[in-house]
Amino acid sequence: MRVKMNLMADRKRRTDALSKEKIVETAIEILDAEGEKALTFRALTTRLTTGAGAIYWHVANKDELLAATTDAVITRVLTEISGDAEPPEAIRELALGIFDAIDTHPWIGTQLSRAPWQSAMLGIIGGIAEPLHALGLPEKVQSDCGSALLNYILGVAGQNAAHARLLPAGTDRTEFLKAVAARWAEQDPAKYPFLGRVAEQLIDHDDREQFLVGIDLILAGAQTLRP
Amino acid sequence: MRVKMNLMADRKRRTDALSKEKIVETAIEILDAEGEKALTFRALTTRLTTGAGAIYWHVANKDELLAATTDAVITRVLTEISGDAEPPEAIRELALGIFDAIDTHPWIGTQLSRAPWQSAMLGIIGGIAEPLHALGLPEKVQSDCGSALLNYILGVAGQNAAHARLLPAGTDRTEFLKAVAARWAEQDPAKYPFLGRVAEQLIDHDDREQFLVGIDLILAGAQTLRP
DNA sequence: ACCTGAACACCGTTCAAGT
DNA sequence: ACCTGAACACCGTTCAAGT
Repeated sequence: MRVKMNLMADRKRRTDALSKEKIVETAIEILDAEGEKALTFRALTTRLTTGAGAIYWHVANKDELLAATTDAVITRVLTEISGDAEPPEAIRELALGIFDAIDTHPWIGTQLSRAPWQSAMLGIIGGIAEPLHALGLPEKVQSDCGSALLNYILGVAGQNAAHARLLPAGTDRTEFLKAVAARWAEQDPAKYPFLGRVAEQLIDHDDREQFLVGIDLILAGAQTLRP
Repeated sequence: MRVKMNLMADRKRRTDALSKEKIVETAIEILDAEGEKALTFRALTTRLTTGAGAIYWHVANKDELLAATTDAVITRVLTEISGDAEPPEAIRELALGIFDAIDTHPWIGTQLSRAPWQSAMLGIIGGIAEPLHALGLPEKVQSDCGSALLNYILGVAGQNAAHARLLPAGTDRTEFLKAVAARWAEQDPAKYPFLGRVAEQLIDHDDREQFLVGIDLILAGAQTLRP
């Protein structure tokens, strides 16, 4: 099979022939470098020097392409996780892995929020369910806790993707947060009495650390329900 | 000011003159009835029997229009909440209010995940921060717990919106979930050892109830950190 | 089997022109 | 001040035609 393909490639195709993998990799490069809006079939065709139809030969449509890019990145994250960690730590490792992946590929957050039931999601669900089972909590608590963890992670993912979309590509993060806090300060303090404090917290908090605390809150809450 | 406007309206404008409110209401109707994809400027112009430019006179662009629709619905939810509930119950009421709003207007979930810092988000943040403060937890715990609650709620919101997008407009919900579970069953059990059980839970669980349990898990976790 | 690229339908947005 | 609607730029997708 592999031999036959190589023969064909040698005879009349350029060695860098198109493939789904190559298309997906190029799509990831565009998404990382220029953002979600920049990924168009025209951008792909020029980068790959082909026609639109060539891409459609390997990929059904844009949704499938986006799902494939997300799968590729998430699969990488999941395989990089050691897997020899103890149950509660394993969940933290998984969550942090996804968090960091979204930090470097913010568009994943949009994808995960948009297309559930894609195979990337299966890996995440499995990565949560397995160590959760090892904790020996009642079945119902396992289910509720797993659902909470998944939704929380997806929520953070979506928000981080939204932030990246708003940042004019290379703006200073704290600069941006200060601008947000300033806009909040203009709001009616009577209407939103606690906005001032929240704005302060917004500026000097560690996203990654707070993300982990959220995971721990949910896990601690689940321990509360242990009979 | 109001008198002057009425005079103008009486003289030479039809009584159903265009306004931002009218545009927003029509947009909400389209979104509710036909889904996110159906909301185009062309659909709006035919429904409102005007030209595209007329809409752009009242609304800067599509993003602003979508933000305005979300604001309108969320504001309604927030004002409908009694507000005389005790701290932990107040948070549950707010969360359930948002959950139900997304159930009837699924597109809100997409919007909340896409455009943070819009004014709808301010109301939600305030609605969480205020009762949380009343619980008398340490400041850091308040901040972390508030962040976790917000991200969890937004995560559920985004997922529910995604589900609604996938459901072919009126499909039976359990039918759909069974289809998902069936697709999961086809996966490699060695690769995803816990998918079978998760699929079972998927079918016979109460979304709304599980959503609330998630809120309670986070709140219980926060109580754990009380000194 | 795989690729090319023109063509199609559709979208958000603009703008000169009207009232 | 507010509205009209043709026009523009751009998008995802299709498909007859090539190799």
